[in-house]
Amino acid sequence: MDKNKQLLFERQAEIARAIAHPLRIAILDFLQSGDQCVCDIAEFVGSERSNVSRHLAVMVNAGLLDYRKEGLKVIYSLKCKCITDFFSCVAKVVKQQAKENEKLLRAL
Amino acid sequence: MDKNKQLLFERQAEIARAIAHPLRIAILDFLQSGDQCVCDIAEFVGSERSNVSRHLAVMVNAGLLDYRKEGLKVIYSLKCKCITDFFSCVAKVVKQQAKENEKLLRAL
DNA sequence: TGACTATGTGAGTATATTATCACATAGTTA
DNA sequence: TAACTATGTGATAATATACTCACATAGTCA
Repeated sequence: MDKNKQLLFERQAEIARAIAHPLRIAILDFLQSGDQCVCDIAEFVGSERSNVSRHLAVMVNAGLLDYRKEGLKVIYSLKCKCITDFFSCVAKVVKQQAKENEKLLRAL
Repeated sequence: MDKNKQLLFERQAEIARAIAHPLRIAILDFLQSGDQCVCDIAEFVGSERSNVSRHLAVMVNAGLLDYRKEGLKVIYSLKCKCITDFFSCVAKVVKQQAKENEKLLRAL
């Protein structure tokens, strides 16, 4: 396999990994409605601030989020609106499976 | 946070996790060009068959792949073409970062 | 039937990820 | 300056993931 492609795959995996956590997905979902500080994010997702802070760092490192300081607060924002593409893809998979499960249930 | 939403986020994370590995991304990329047996996939990605077999199982469980038996071989296929949506999202993030790095390099 | 091929799986080890607690830092405000 | 607030980070333990090897299974074909 192509060396360059391999590098690209690793980078893509890094981004996917940064998305692949329920809490982080909740955060991404929340941020689609507007920029937010750690405090509000933590309250929204119902987890410790220190934990949320770490999850935010993961997404910043992966290039998914931006942040800016405003006084005491640190405001996080989506760096790329294309995150919705990802969710639409995942939504399709989820829907497809829901249909299959429905069929299964009916067959019982 | 809504209990139903939380369930959805967990399901979404499961799907993202199933994508989030360089080898699995290589496999998804390969399968976009057509269905393939484990043997050929393993050769393409350059990894042990047993390992590839496990990675395939992960993606089948997440609902990303389908498989069918043909004689001795097991043929895997993409279950949802929408996987391209995901890659287009990731591509945008990667491009954006590449641009930023370029700027940084120029600034040196 | 017996040798062969493609695939899957158990066990073990190595590594990565996550959550939590305590504490450090930096900006704010009285 | 001192108390306060929002955030980030080190250390730890619990858990999940990945890879390898050996072996099991199932279909094929002479």
